[in-house]
Amino acid sequence: MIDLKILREDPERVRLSQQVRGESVEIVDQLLALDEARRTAITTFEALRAEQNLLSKSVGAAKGDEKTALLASAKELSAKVKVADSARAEAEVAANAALLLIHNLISPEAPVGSEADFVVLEHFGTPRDFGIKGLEGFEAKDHVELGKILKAIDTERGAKVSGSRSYYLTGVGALLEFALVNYAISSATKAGFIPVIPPVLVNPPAMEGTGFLGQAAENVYHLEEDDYYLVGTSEVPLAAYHMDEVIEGLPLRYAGYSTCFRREAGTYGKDTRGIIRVHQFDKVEMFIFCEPKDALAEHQKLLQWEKDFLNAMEIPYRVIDVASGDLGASAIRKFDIEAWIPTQNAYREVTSTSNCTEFQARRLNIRYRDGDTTKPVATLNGTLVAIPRMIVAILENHQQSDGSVVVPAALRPFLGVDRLLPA
RNA sequence: GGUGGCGUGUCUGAGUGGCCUAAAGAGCACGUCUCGAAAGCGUGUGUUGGGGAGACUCAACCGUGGGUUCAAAUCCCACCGCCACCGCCA
Repeated sequence: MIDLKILREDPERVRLSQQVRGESVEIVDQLLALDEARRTAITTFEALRAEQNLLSKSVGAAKGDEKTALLASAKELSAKVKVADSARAEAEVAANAALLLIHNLISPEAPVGSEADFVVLEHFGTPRDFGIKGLEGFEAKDHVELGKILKAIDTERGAKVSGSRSYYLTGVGALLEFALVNYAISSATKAGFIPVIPPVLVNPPAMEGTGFLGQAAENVYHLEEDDYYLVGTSEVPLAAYHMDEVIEGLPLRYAGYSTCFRREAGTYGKDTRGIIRVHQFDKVEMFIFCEPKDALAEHQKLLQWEKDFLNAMEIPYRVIDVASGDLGASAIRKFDIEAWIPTQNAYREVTSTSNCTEFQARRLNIRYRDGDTTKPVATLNGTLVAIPRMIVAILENHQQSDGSVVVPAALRPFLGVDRLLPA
């Protein structure tokens, strides 16, 4: 949630942010009115309550007729307090509900527009020249085909057992996951991250606090019988880790390894082949709690760690600055890294890093000590490696004409081989 | 899954309807003493929200949510969590 003080003092800034995001602008003025009503209701209630507290005390001290008289007026006052209290509660619920609808105040540096209006910040590496007439002299196979040749990916049996968008990683496919995870965790640990294996089954407060129920609710698996959610990213349990705490020792950097579950509602027909878009995958996610003044710098660091990973995998990629309409509720700015996928002749998102400033921390009530007060921390997240898409990128970019795949040097110590051979 | 016990501030822990403005101790901070420190002594010591330029003031918070009452940490109900034992189990 945003800072109510900013809303009161500079509502125009909030309206503008909502507008470039393509979100409701009217809600801003509704919230202003609801906030005013809320404060009035609080004042009314508290005045009555203070009166009641005094009166109650005198009832305790009084005796006889005096007590009877006091009791009568106390009873009357009690009824008034009850009414004022429920009016206050209603006003607070309404104001809070409206407050939760407003998205984080966008960075003025984020490009304005919808999904297609991203800005390319930089390119790294050069895509190989596949095709008979190209430098490589052979047509690139896609990861599904390579996965079959290597006996690394089995989407057919995945579909048999778990439906569409499911898969088995087998043999070198499974080993590749372990190697990627081990490489990711070991480099994150060297960079000062605390490795974490979080729960992937979380309760409603954790889910709501992270802002996933409003924005992306349709993509979240909900276990109705137990009222638990399956997380779509370990960002959720990592953010909620310090829920309702005043934390010390900032910045705190965590690298969470977990399975991620996504319903992928509304993506019919998109990426139906292969393992680019799946319901379940494993991911190493970086998550940072820091003082708000350090958030910008931490965001750049996250981006750098993500680039380091892609560089180590020797995969061509570009960095994009995601446009205002495609940011998600919590982020003020977001950078995606898109890896080159030869058979799609396109760059595809493999990692993403967001600066959420204090937005999530306010909802989750995570603070730090600043002098003699407490203030909400800033939170940031970034993908270190999302396994299936990284496997796709590695297989397709490092394939050879015989269907074998050269293993990037950084991964060799973790995989034990230089090359994946047809099985 | 069953039975029993427990949930109070940074911690330990008292408090079974009004004297709770939550005792006491520990911790922490500051002061005093000291060459310096410890011990001792003194003072202070939560969070959130409303009002106020501010000193300040008012309200809420004793696991969570309801209820009873003029008045609830205290009584009632539900839920959650923790501990112990039994059963089952990777």
